[in-house]
Amino acid sequence: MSNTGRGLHGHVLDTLGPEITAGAYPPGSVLRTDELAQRFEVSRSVMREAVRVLESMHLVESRRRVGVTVRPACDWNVYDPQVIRWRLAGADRPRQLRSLTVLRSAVEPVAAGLAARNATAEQCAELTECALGMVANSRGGQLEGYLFHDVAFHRVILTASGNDMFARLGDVVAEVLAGRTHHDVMFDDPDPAAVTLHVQVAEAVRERDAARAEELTREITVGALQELDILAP
Amino acid sequence: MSNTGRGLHGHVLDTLGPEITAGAYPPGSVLRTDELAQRFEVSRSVMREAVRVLESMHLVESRRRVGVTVRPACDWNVYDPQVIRWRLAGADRPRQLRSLTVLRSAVEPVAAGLAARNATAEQCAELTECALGMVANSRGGQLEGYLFHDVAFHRVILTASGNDMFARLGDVVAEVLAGRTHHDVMFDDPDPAAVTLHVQVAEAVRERDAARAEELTREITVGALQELDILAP
DNA sequence: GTGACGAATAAGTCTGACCTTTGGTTCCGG
DNA sequence: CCGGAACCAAAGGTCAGACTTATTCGTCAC
Repeated sequence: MSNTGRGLHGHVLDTLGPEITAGAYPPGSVLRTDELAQRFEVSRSVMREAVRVLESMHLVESRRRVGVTVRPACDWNVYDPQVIRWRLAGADRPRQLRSLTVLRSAVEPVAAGLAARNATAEQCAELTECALGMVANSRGGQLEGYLFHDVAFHRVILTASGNDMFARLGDVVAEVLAGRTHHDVMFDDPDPAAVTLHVQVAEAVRERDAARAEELTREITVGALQELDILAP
Repeated sequence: MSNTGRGLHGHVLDTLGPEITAGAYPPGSVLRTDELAQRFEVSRSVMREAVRVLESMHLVESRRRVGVTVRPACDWNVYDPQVIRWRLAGADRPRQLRSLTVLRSAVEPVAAGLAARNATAEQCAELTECALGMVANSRGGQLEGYLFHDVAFHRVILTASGNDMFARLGDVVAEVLAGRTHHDVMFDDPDPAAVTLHVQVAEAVRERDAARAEELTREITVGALQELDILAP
């Protein structure tokens, strides 16, 4: 499951990253490279590489004569997929999930509108196929099948928008949807209204109706937010 | 100006990062760590740290017996502020600026709506102050002063939204606004309509009028998009 | 043709040495 | 008692070299 798993420094990150994002070390805490190297039983070279990566994520700052200081959460590169994964694995998972869903509610409607203008015929077909897949898996507790098509659907929308920045949020949406299905209490079958909305979005995009695609997608994300409100305070 | 400038590995990144994001090496190209170390006249350790950072940005992938292979642009972590800066410095700057402005047009209105609900009294005051600063610098070619207050204004909005993900886009907006002022042809004085809109947004937030704040901000971002359309095809 | 074996290769890892910066401490003089 | 200059030690930064390991590619036998 660990994505970083490549090499020893990846193993270090898999442990240290989640610890930091979970707030195990208050901002300003200092970690010594040597001590970390001992703790993880790796050489300083490997430890240094790990620190460099954490530094590039703005999770820590390395200064001479001081050590590796943990930065406050407001400095973190929270759009780094790795950081997102670490934070979602941590304690304040609900809060994080909410932040991400709000982001979705801002981005996806606009992306859908753009997709209605820019989607290729092939992308329209994919979209329809995904929507149909969602319908087919919407009853009888086929959660995994539903999730698969749901993720694919939103990925296509974001990619078809033709915007680099939107397209790259596909992974984020995937994490959010997967989290909702796997961790949170999800009703045995998805909301039928949501399924219908997805089908209608696919229609709207196919018919190049940008305004309708945008509005329908807004309804989907509003629904997702309400679902969170029901589950979490 | 180089943000990475810390240490030798930072210097390597300052050169190699822009090269890769500029597309100097086609996707799939292989770079050898040893050769790179020779080219930059650094030790392998330093070069390895630089590669690890590039790897964490998904710009390259390091595999045994193969080398460091450059990944296609669709894999890059385009939300990494460093990557954004590198791309904005490159040749397809206009295209990148447009992507970012579209992102702004999706996020900022929603953020403004949330800010109207969540902003503290202090944040409301800051907002008004920024808007007034923009007014004061809106005539007579005081572009730098205007830019300063403009950036501050949008930062406060994004922060006041209370959403982690939105707040972190402050840097992105800053880069976009700075780019518009410094590189692109900007009229000697900013659009008076835009200035007025900012003042009105500050008002709406102060009065807790979320819908109005959102709509007004939408007008601001639409204006920013149109401005891009005029300058670039 | 196809599968297995072996050699070449480039990254991965470790070690130990030395350099550089910098925060703290001490000591002197005002 | 306070302030600044000189000093020292701690921690990261850099380097060179040796060794390990995984992976690809070529070869050879079947």
